[in-house]
Amino acid sequence: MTDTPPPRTWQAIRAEVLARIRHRRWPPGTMIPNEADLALEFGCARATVNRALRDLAESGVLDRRRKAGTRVAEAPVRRAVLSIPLIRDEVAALGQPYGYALLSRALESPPAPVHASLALPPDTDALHIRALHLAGGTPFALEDRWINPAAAPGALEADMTTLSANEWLVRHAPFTEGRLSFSAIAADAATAAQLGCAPGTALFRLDRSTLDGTRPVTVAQISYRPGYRLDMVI
Amino acid sequence: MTDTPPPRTWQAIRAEVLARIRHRRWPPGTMIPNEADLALEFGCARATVNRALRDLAESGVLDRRRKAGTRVAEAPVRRAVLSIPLIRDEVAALGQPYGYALLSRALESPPAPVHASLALPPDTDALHIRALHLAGGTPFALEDRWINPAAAPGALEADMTTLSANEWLVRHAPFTEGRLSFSAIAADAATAAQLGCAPGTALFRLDRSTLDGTRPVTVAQISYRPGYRLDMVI
DNA sequence: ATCCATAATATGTCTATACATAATAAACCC
DNA sequence: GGGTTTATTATGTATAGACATATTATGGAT
Repeated sequence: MTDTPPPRTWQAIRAEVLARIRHRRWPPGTMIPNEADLALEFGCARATVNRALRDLAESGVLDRRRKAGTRVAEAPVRRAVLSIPLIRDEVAALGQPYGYALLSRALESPPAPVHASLALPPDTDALHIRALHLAGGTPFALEDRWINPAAAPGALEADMTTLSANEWLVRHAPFTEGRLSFSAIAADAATAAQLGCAPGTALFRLDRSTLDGTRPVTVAQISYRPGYRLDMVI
Repeated sequence: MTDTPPPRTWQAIRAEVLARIRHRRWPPGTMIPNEADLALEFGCARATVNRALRDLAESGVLDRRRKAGTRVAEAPVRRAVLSIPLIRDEVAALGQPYGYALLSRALESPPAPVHASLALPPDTDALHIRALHLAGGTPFALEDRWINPAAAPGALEADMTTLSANEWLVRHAPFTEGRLSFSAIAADAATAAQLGCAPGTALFRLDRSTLDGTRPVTVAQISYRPGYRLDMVI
């Protein structure tokens, strides 16, 4: 019986707590012992228990409130983490050569919804960029982007014929927050022509907007080729 | 000059580091000072700096490697966190009454791909459930689910006419991991009929599979009504 | 009984110190 | 020089102790 002493790392404690939840020793809704007691039981410092429980709370397995204590989440609103890669990397991950083609680039008056979401002053133009991302020579995604020139200094002068606008922005325009919205749309005639599919084909669409503080920097609409899937791991 | 001393909380330090990155004092690719030096500069303990930098690394802003140090991520592979609520909660968030209708429920032989992804023994049946989620009386999402009975004890006996299979599983079947996959599909005739839309309509689809350890528990295909959007915040 | 101040309590965080671990740089040998 | 061993270094983590903070429970006054 060479019983190796149980490792008292925070990961080990997290695993142990998770096991007790899974095995229904602590069913959903249960209050679990407080940190001090658990530290005593596991023979470690309270900070170590805290680290483990905090991690589980972040992933939605536990609910924690000061003074109230820690309980196993009733309906585990699981949180999935999505890494949003550059399309270049996404294509590379498929093992295909990446290509980029600038379709159009103009400083022009945006449609009302775009004007509003960029919070532009009245009668102000924005930089409109349309581009095609290619995987192994075939269309992968169509990007339709509007950039607020005031929020992205240098964008008007930047050469975007070889580098995608997204990559340029990532490197040159600071941004703090953003919103993503996924949906399914039917391909309109123009999009279908660019992506080489029939009009009406169901396409996966990503609408993305990014802010620098409170100032909108850019909004983009990305239509992926038919069959595209976005994968996440819980 | 009642200058309030700068708070030396880890959040404050995270904010300060983030500001330096945004203001290009530490541009992408830069190595930033090590924890000990930053702790000295900010006048706090190294553990506090560690907490702040770890948090930024988790959100993809920093790259950290032992001995190598900490650098500002070149291409900020931003990580977005998606909370996956129960459909019931999703509908409730829209301010509409939730409804649930079980369409069919049978122990039957699954198609080959489902059989494979549930890792069933040869010639084994699985529990097949089809159900409609309603928002304010109109169809919201169509769920097509297969459950591995061996991995979800009690599922065969459970009454799923009032409670959705997903909710039953969440409460009764332990699971540890899962995969999510989002895509856009054209509605087939059966789905269109249930959702009350025209065949061929572009629909947002979620494919979900959950495991208990390494054992597959269930796979589900959820087709949302036309116009559905999934929002995330970076 | 109701309302309000106060005490009690569990989590949240900071500090200082120590050791572990991974990865690089330097020293070394052949 | 090429390859291997040995420091060195920055992050990763554990610990004990302390105080902060948010909430709940309690007790008292009205």
